[in-house]
Amino acid sequence: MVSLNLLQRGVVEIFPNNEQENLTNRINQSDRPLRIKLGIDPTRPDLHLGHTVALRKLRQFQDAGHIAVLIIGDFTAQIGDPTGKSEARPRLTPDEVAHNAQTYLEQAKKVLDFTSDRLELKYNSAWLGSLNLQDITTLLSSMTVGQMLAKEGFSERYGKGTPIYLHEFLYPLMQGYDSVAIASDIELGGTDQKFNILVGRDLQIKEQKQGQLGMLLPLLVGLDGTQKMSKSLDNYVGLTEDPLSMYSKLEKVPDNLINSYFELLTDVDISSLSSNPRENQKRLALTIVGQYHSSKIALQAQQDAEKIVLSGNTKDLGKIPEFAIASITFPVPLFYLLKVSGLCKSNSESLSQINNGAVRLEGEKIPNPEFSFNSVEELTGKILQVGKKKFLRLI
RNA sequence: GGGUCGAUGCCCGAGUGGUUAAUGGGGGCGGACUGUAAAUCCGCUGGCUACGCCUACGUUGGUUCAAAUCCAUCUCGGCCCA
Repeated sequence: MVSLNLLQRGVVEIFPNNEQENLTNRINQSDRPLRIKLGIDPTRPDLHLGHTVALRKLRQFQDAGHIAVLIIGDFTAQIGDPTGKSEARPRLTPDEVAHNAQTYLEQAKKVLDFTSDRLELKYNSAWLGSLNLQDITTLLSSMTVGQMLAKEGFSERYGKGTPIYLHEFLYPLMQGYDSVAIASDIELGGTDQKFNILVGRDLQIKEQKQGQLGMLLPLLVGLDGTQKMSKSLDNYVGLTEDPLSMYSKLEKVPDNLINSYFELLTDVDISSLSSNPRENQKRLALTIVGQYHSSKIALQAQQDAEKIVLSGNTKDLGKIPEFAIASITFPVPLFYLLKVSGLCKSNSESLSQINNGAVRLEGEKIPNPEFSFNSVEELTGKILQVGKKKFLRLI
């Protein structure tokens, strides 16, 4: 059985937290498993470690005997959560949403327990899609413009003169209505979700039900060390990434993030950490890659990463991404090869990387922008590399 | 609905008829250094199988030898009034 201690690991805030209402009471006074809500909007197809903070917490509740209610926000995704956004989000089509939802679930399986009966999967279009104008008016009348504008993000945008569209006001209410629809006892979310979760609690109470507790988790800071992890900022580690790139990213997380990564992304006892940051980075990378692949694969990734970076030796690597050069017509200029292989985004980028001395074949620097290859034999089996992080085996 | 201001490259932001992919900052990428990090220094940062060509300053059209810069139209937005 999971202890209350573990359930509180990494948690920033639980509200309310007073004599009458708090987590301990809620758990102890209930004669049934609690319903723990987590909503995810399938706005992008991939999950990253940032998403796993809440998912892992949800899993801990599952392991403690409670019921995870995972809400796929297929309806809300089409509105776009304005939280933390400096501008309105582009709206997604139903097809995109359906596709994203599918891949989300695949990935959520890596964290949540999908095999027990302690998981309920819900799509919020099931109830939100059938609200009529009257229902919506009732929802809207539960909040004032002042309350809405007090929400961070809105006030900021309003002050800065960036447009706020009316439908964005609907978002917190819809998320709140989800809580009513599934009768949640506790809702999990990032610290930026406080407002939305409170709306849910209010709506539940208005419906004469007990209001949910909110459990706020930190927003995982991304690899840049400052902004929250997100795909659009490209400071993320994706759940489906290959072991080597996962390892390479994690072994160099900024020093100031090491502890929080351990706390939020692993079960490692924080007091067992070394005083040497470099050691901790490696342990972190090893642990997390191990969680999502296997400890054996993680070790292999570690060895490969060390070979590449320390010795520049790209020989005898384990699995690294490959690129088939069969379809290329020779002679082929180096810059063109870099582009079609995906190592560089454009020919122009290729050229500047070559000029910068970033391009290597089998560890040999090629600084000549006009360099070209005459035959397949020159390339087959070799490793082409741009910078320290991007490399491909040519086959 | 009326008035007024505005729309520039990933972001912010100069530029107000004439070498030019377009000052500067941020971010990103790369190199050196290092702990594979941070800090620092240096370089790159529209696209194209490319010593040339193409596309770019919200849209469309116009004036001009010449426009991101002038005029008109439209679209979108901020603010004020109703």
